[in-house]
Amino acid sequence: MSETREQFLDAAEALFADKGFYGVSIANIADELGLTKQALLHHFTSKEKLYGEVLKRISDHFDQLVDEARASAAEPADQLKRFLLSLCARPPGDTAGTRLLMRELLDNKRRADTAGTWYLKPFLEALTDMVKAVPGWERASPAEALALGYQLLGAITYFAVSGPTLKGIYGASDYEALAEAFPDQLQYVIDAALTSPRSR
Amino acid sequence: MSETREQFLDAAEALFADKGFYGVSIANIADELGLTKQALLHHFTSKEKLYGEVLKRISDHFDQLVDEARASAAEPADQLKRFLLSLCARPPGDTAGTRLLMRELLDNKRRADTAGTWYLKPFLEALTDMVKAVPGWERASPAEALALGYQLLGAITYFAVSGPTLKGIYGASDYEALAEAFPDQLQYVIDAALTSPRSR
DNA sequence: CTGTATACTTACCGATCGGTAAGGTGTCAA
DNA sequence: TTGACACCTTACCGATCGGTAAGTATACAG
Repeated sequence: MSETREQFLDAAEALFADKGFYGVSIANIADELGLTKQALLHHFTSKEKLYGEVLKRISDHFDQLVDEARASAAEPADQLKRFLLSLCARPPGDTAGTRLLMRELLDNKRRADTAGTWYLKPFLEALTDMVKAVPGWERASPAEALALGYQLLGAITYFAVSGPTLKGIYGASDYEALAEAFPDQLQYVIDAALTSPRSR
Repeated sequence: MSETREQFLDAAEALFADKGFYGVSIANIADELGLTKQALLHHFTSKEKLYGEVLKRISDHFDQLVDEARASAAEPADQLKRFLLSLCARPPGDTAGTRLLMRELLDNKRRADTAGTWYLKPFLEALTDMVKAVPGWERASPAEALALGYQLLGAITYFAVSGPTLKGIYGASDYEALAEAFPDQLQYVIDAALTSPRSR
């Protein structure tokens, strides 16, 4: 894999996450490396294909996080917990992938017709399996298991995406306190959701 | 308030929610009413101002939902629950506001410098107050209360935003089952999070 | 009949968009 | 020495962007 190619992908991921597909021009991305947009097109033939490769890289990374969580614990509940916490305990500033996936979630009604690939599908299936493996959840319907997984995933993703806004509203120091309280509070909610007796 | 003005706001809300600020041109919006973009500029002087008015209308609607939930129940826990459920029990297709706010969350690092207004602030403060009013949560720190509120809010918002993608991945009928299971599952998580003994 | 304001129109502007065409430069194999 | 390929450039294209300028049509007050 070419060095320049990789740098293009890095720059594109950061810029697409910040401003969205329409908000960034291929010239903007090329400027980041001090090159012209035609250098970019030489490596990726079109803006749409570059975007696709960025998405692929992110979804691969998510799959890898799932694998790591699965290998790190024996108990299904622990696996799920570790995975979810690994999502929000990422090094600060590493929210680009999460933010970009959120944008994709909002935009892909447009892209679905053309691209036709659902990058999140294997990831969501793994999430559902993890929930259904938790004691007390074996007999939940796929819809119920996915609903719970999606709610926990949403809680994390929504917060990860809100960084700049929350910092703007509450100030940097209050946000710091919130970011610190968040994982503990999340762990508490996960435990409560997984261990409370199901009402059905 | 002019009739045409209102129609412009409706069309703009729907289109901005679908494609984002950069993804929609003022000509697109005007086309929706069979008018030219200069008719739009006559009412709103600039694209940025139109966008601001759309945001304002949505945040007003959210504030109204909070008020309704507060008036509809005596118990703080019930108020919170009713409010959160009213968010996800909206008539289908009414997710435009939610989706647009999600986009704003992603974009307003850019807009914050210019606009300077935090439409979500009063709404988040109301949310925090509701959590802190729940028995057992009075002594939680603001950060802890907000963290919980934000997690529940995120669970709902994330799902509301994912409609098209989930429909694409699982098909319309499976998605229907998921959308039906979601509120019950959410209620279960809310109850679990609010009533379980806090661990501190 | 005569302003004056509202609600729109057509015409046009410079800037920027994604993408094509063609050419230059370096490296490396035959 | 000669191709062939990878990598990158300048030059250019038609389309579209947000916004300005200058009207036109209607209604209504004096």
